[in-house]
Amino acid sequence: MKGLTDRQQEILDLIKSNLEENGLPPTRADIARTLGFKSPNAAEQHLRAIEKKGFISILAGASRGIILNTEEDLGIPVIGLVAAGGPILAQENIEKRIPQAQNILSNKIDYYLRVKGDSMVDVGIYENDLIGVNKNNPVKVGSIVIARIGEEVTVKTLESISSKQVVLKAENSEYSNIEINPEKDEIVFEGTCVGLLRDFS
Amino acid sequence: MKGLTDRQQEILDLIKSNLEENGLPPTRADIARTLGFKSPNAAEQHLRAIEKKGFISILAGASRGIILNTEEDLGIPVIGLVAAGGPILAQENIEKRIPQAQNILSNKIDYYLRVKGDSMVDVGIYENDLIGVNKNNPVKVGSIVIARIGEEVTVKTLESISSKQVVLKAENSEYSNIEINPEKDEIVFEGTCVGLLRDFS
DNA sequence: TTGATTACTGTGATTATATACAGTATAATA
DNA sequence: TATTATACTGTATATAATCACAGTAATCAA
Repeated sequence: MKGLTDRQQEILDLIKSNLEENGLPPTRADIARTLGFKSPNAAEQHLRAIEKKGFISILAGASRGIILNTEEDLGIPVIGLVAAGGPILAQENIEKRIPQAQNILSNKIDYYLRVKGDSMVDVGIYENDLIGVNKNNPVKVGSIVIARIGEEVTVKTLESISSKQVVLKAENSEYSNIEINPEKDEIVFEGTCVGLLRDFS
Repeated sequence: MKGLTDRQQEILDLIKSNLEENGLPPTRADIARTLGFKSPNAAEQHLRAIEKKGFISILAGASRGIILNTEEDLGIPVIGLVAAGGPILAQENIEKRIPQAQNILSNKIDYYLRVKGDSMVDVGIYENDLIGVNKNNPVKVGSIVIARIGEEVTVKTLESISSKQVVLKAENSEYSNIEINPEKDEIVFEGTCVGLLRDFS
């Protein structure tokens, strides 16, 4: 799928805004009028070009027959158990997907992770809660991080970090800290916890 | 806004499914074809009737000019502080609204209530969390209830209930139970807690 | 029993719309 | 250098689509 030119993008945007505001696609004449073309054929040819690049489909003979070829939003994946070895977001780990609810939580969430165990109860994170994970947030001391140590994925508070030692703190007095030497053992920060969802039964 | 007849509802449903599946509204001929009318005018007249009842708008002269008059989904209200005296869902209490994200939490949520104080930390409910409240769930012993005692709204676990005494338990050892005699003091159960949202900053 | 509403058929004029064909001009690509 | 893609104007036309007018028939309320 090649990229659109600026002008083509303008027309695609116009189609989208037309759909959003009026609930129906524009006609060639609509497009020409809005963008100041003196011929509706200018719009026609742009539409053909955009169709050729795969962004829309044109229904032959149908008025306003412009269909957006949007890849559907699958929703945010919910990760249950992480299979040993593979990446967290591997297909086999995805328990289900829940619809992108923008604004329901304020932060950008890349995926939800179902909490196993009670190592974080002292900060109110319980077994079976879903924590919202942001993959790109900077990992800072004091924040709750999702870390992969070897093949295991764990959620802990980052207590301290240096090139020689990383300390992860369990927020439960019955657990002790995890200390890792990153030069010896592999530790990867998969993201930080930015939100939480809980269902009461 | 009067109700639609069965036939009119069928046509409204057809318009909706057409919009969903094809991304554009149907023509009169489309409607006639789908429902087996031999005249497109049958569709035309149904559309006029539906417009008259307020469910759609028809753009004069425009092809496929059918616009759904859907009252927009305001979203689930988030209640911050509850003003003394009035009902919880009073306009002045609504902090904001967050979009209906069906399936994000499994239970039906009538509104979110922002948690004040730390009386429920032992079950992982913290200050500023949003608890999802269902108004109609049966109030049972052991469930977390939203109760109004006089003019104050509080979230507690229902410990026991009888005609002579209601006991509400704070899930924090620093707080003591609240005991109410419903024959003397007014207690109203506003709902039960069925979900929880938390933002990490 | 008159009128209004619902639920259609049937016809046709008018206009809205898609779309082909013929150009002009510029910039990038092979 | 020829070719292709972009970005239009301008004209024309077949057909897609709205929408008005004229009916038929059944149901229901005043």
